Amino acid sequence: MGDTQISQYGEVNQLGGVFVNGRPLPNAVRLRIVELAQLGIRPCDISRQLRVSHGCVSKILARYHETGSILPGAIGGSKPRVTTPKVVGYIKDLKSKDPGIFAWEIRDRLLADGVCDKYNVPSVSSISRILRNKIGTMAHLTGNGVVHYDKHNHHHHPITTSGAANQTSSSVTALYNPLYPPYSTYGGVSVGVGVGIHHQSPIAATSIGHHMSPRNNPPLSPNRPSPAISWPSSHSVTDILGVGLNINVGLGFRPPQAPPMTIATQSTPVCASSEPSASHNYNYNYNYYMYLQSCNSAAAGHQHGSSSSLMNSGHMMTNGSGQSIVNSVHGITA
DNA sequence: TACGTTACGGTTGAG
DNA sequence: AGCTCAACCGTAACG
Repeated sequence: MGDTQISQYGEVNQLGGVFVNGRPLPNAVRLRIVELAQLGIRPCDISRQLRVSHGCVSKILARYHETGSILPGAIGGSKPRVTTPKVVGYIKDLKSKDPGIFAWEIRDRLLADGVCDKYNVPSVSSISRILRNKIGTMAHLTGNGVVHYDKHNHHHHPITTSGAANQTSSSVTALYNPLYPPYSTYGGVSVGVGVGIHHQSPIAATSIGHHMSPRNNPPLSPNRPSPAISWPSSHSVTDILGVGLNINVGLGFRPPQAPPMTIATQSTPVCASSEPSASHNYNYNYNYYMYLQSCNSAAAGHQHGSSSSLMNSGHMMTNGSGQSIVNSVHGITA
């Protein structure tokens, strides 16, 4: 890690920013990166101002331009199994009807019969293994070898933040670096949905990606050229947002007494209402501040200052009952 | 100087 | 309960 310093609260990068190795930046910081980019600020200036490595800024902006989401991908877990009970049952059925059938023929049948698609069809070796190990142990199957299978269980992360949401807050807190609140409540914003649809089949991923594409969720004004195409300004962040920039406000973070602020209301991001009086406060490590704030927001559990269109629009998903998954998450944690 | 890319050491969570 | 492993993370460094 080179020059980074390891501390109880995380590590410090070359720019002086605090980060926790292996963990995503808080959503508030991610949001701010996109916000600043939309203001025409160059990635290099965003990197310096927010003290986030330019590689990270580049990655977050690229992802945002691609998907329309600022959210990190879902971490951990395993791929959904392709050899679902339904598939195994179908294989058994084929094998029972034609004991001499080859594994590759079974594979073709799975595709031809629509049991699987090209993205989730088991490999020939998997089918062979099923024939070897599983067939004969499927006594619970119905006559046609097909058991009830909830396709939604394919998603091993039905909700991106299931890990945090399903654990007690105490256990999460115990496992988490103090700077990183439970993931689902970074910056006080529920991020139960978003890019973090985990390990989806390519079809599902494509579908989700399309849903979240910038076309569905235009990140930029039609009149504003995409910053991905041209960075219109060489001004520094300070030039544009003003000296003594109050990053606490502009980032969607707000002081406890401040009114909610969304991107739509941030046409004048410079706000001195809560600007620290001491000069050294201006140099206060911004990321560290945000981490602490995120932590506080998580504890409070009801701060929505960062809830902007960047966070929510185009990403809202509902479960089968039409209820917001975000609300569902809150329901779990409430 | 700006920035896209990638090796690296790390975390996570379903199986 | 603990392990595995493949996903993800951000940083640092390279070009």
